[in-house]
Amino acid sequence: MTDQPRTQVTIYDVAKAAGVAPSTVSRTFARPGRVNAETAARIRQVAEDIGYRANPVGQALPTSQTHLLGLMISDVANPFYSQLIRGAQIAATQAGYEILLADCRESGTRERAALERLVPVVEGFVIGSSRMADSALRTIAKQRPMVVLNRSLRDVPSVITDNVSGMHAAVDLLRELGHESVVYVAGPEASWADGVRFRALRDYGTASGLHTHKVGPFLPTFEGGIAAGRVMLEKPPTAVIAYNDLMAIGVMHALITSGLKVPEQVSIIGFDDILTSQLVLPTLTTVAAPTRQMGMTAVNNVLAIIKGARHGGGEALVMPTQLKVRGSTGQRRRKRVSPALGTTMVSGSAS
Amino acid sequence: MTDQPRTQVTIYDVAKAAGVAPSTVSRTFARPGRVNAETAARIRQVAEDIGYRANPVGQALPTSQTHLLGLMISDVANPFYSQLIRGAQIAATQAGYEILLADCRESGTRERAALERLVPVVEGFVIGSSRMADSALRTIAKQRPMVVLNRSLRDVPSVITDNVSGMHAAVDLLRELGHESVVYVAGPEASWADGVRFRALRDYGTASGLHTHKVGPFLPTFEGGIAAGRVMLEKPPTAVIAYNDLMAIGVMHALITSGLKVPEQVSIIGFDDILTSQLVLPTLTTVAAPTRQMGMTAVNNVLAIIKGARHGGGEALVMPTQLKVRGSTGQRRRKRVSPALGTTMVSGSAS
DNA sequence: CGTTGTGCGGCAACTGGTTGCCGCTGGTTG
DNA sequence: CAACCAGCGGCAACCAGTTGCCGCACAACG
Repeated sequence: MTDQPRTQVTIYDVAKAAGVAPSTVSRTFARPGRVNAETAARIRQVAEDIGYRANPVGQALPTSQTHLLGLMISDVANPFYSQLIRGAQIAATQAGYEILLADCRESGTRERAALERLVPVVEGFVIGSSRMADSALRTIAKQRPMVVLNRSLRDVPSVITDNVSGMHAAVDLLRELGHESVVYVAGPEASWADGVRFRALRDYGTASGLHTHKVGPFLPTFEGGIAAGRVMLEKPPTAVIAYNDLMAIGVMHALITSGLKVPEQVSIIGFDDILTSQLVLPTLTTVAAPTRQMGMTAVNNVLAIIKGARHGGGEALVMPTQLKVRGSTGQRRRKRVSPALGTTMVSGSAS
Repeated sequence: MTDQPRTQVTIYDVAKAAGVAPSTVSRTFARPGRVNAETAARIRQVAEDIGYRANPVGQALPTSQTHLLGLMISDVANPFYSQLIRGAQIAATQAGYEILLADCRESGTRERAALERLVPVVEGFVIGSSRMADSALRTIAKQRPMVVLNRSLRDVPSVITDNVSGMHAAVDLLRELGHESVVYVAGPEASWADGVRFRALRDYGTASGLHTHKVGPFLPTFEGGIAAGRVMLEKPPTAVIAYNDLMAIGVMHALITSGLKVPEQVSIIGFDDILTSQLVLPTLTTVAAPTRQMGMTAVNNVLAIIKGARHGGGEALVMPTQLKVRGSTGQRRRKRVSPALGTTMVSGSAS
């Protein structure tokens, strides 16, 4: 019911009302302890009474602390990023920062433009994924603190998942289930993670007696998976590991609609553990990454660097992965259908 | 290889280098035409040479144009918002604005806190979904231009989907397929859309000879759908319409794992057309909302209001819906399996 | 009693732009 | 030839804070 204070309440208004200088008001909020406790209390009271709220823009100009962080994502629609965004969001809010989301829609050009635009506004960057070349990315990193996810970039701190262990667990599972060969469905060649995953599979597979074969590259999407699945139909494999869940689901889709049974005839494993993996039938076995944790960790690290921490010379922070065994993997060549929820596709034999 | 300009290049540097006053430099960029074409060209050249980049914070202080827009979402992990975020992002970027993403994680308290924090920073808000009471939301709307999605709020412009037509199309489809009754799986009671959808179903269903029945409310999630599906198992319906896709998929999951066949025995329809709906098998028939379009429209409307457009007195902008017929709906009681991709579950008869 | 130290508030400059107003210049008009 | 006007550049105030430095007042110390 009070009439709207059409013009903003500033520290000058507070100063006048409290009978002190503006600088004292400023220090009351920005330099706790610098102002006499009694004076400070009085100023706070007056500030509250007349409805003072600090203007972040005014603060940002002299201090260049905008309390804004840029988060670069190559595709918001990709469910992989959901938890990452949320994690970043949570960590940022806790520290009094806000997230400026940029989606480059898989375009390096757009990404570069967005980063350039954001540089003067944000205090730091979290690069969820990047379509830019290392050198270009490093140029930005020179201008603002930056943490990169799932990519290894010299002199730039990064947070990555333990793809190797994850792949080992996947190989172990397939071996336990009696599989002797596996097809790897490759994602984008430019992807750093794709290379790591494939090499881990090939090396450990060979050592474990699992024959590996690679198809691709394909787009890291559902459609890419469908395409890969079609390619495989000529000579259906008994086990498939895909670059990510979306592709794994695409492969599964293609194989099932062609009459193959998952997991009875083909076992499928993905990477990431996106939400959708639990929604499809059969549910997808996958190497889960702690994406929310990663988002939080990345933000906390940028913030630490902003606050002046010497970052550990570009060493990557490795986050553990976890194999989630679900319905899309099964014993090779056996009639018995066993594992978890959702494997049963209820074929005619049931009735 | 140039040494890093440790300190920012300002209009004062440009002015000095070009031999003009800072105000002239400022006008060169901010008031095209106000400065003599030749002078302007020279200044631009000098600016480029010494690497001048306008500092948005400096611009924001006197003009209070931060070029930032707040986007409030109740859950980033919900795929429904993916396209909305992207649409908002695209429209914002085109207009030279950036999106500040806030995820309140389904909490009205967090939402309020986030909005309060953002008010002084952003020029306007797009409320993707809100857990706040109308009055609280209106308080914020008084302070900044705001557009609300999928909610009707007096005196606040909104963008909503044409739920009624969508529901009519769904009912028509079920009637064509020979269905005589349908169960509606309700979402949160607080949801404005839920009420609209159910009433549209009941009214038009009755008129079309489709018997309707309601279960719920349930959580608007996959888990909520599973719960609803379990409830239905006692007396399985022949057709189900769920509040949203996530729930529809949950219902489908529950029914299929209990041995029911979709769409042979039960037809299922969702709302929203999230990405996942195309990934599950059978693929989900759903009432699609143009979520990306809505995101763009909402942003463009806020921008229009910011630019001084009289907004049309709180009239809602209604976006068309479209029924996407996929694999989860089928003829009632017939053996033949017909429609789109993914309906074929390939029972034994095929071989 | 004089000196030194400390706590604390104020002055004024600074952050990087924007803009109202003034005045100079050169051309047009009566 | 005087008067007027349009074009255009500069001065200085302003946006909302922060902060280095100064000086005052009072206490402690030699």
